[in-house]
Amino acid sequence: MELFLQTIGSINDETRLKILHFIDVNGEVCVCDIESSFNMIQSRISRHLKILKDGGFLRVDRRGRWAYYSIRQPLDQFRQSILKEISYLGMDIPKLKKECKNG
Amino acid sequence: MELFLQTIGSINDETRLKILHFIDVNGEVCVCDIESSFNMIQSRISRHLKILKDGGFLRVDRRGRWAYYSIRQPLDQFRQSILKEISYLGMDIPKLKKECKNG
DNA sequence: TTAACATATCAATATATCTTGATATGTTAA
DNA sequence: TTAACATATCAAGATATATTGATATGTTAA
Repeated sequence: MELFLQTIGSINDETRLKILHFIDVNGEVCVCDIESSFNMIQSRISRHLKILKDGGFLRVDRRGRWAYYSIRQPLDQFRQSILKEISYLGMDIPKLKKECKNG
Repeated sequence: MELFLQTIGSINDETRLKILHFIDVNGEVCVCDIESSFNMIQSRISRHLKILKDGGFLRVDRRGRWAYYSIRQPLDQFRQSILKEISYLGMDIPKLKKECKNG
């Protein structure tokens, strides 16, 4: 039950729903891409990404000084059904901006 | 998105998960049955039932002085997949007690 | 090694949610 | 109509979660 509540809790927030859908749509992105696309401070983004990762939705791949987040593969049926439901919401998400200083 | 968050929020609580699964297992029950089975005060049960109903999982049928709660039928695919996932958790739920004063 | 950058975590405050006891509403039986 | 019961809602305090700015950690390039 602990893990279930962690999974549910991770998508019980508007900001995280948008970030999750953003990654679902755009594929692998680094933290600073999300930061500039969403125009939110880094610590806020980083915290939400950690919660989504702990909720089982995201995986992280560190390459050099960047951390790249993407939808975890393979994804179990339950989380897949959640992603599908989220995609039906037609949420407004920002366009992907690639503005990392050394990107 | 509002409705999605309401749905998710309604299952983001251990007490509600147990009540929902309890109703899923036992079928239609009245509030006082849940009250005595869970040994929780009435206002707490009533509040959680309202949240689960507003989350789209339960329906209520008032007959006389009793309110009977059951799983909403028909239930959409997404909520069905949630109920299924909850059933996999193997949660400990109390035995159904029927102790309403005039039951 | 040092400077610059990307990311994570901490501590404080703000905000939302849960629990409880009290009270209100509505139904039934006498 | 009154008493007893079932249920819903309110207000207050307790608990959990979100946001922010500051700081820490780790990588790369010079």
